[in-house]
Amino acid sequence: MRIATFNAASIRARLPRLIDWLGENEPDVLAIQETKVEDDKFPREEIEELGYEIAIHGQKSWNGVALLSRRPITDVRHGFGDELMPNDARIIAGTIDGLHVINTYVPNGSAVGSDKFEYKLRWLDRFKTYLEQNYRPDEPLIWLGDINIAPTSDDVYDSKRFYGGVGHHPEEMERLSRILEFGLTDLFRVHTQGPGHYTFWDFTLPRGVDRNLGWRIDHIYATESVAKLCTECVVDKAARKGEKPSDHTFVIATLDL
DNA sequence: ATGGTTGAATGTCAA
Repeated sequence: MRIATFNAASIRARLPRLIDWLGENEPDVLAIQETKVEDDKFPREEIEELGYEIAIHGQKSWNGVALLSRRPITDVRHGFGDELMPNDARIIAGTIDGLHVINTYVPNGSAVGSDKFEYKLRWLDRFKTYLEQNYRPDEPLIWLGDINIAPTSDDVYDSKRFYGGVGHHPEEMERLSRILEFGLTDLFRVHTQGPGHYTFWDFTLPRGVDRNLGWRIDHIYATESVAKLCTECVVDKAARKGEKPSDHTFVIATLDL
């Protein structure tokens, strides 16, 4: 099984490129974030024609997540399942061939000290509880998506400059590491060490992709039973280039499953 | 140098 994650920065703006990528790569599962569309306006048919089943959790203008799968998706869950944070579409989860898949768009946080940053920290705390309430570490489980945290100095192009800022703040790193105590392994780091491997490059930096001024903030985590079956985990940097790309690109994990 | 780009929506916010 190959399972991938992609922040589309609008599913409608990215649809032609997404269709091409799906045709060329044929992943079994794709988790999409920032679809930025209400459910009744989601381009369902174009994707279903490629043989994918779709589960979506969207809203107007912002956020929005989707799961695409060539195999049936069962036990679909939207959001945290309570009314604590009801107004943003950031989580969709389902079960595919016995594998629990949780796709999240973690809040960006805007700026350290802002209300949005406090919300990001609370959201990460709530997500830890969500995991514990709904899943067990001895189950096959993947958590993937736009995590919006570069967790180590190797995960951003200028760690000294950005350390303490949003996306590379010790409070974010601490909360992420507490989530991972559930029993989750960062699949990309199982196979590849060192700096320079990124998944997001800011639109506003001139030639930022060529200069590799990026961040590794899109992650694929797995419980032990799945992590030991992971034979490869790669970033498709080429998909960040060309006409009308997203500012993120795809991360793909191959599982011997 | 405190900019720059993109998308949703048509103001301006969010990233």
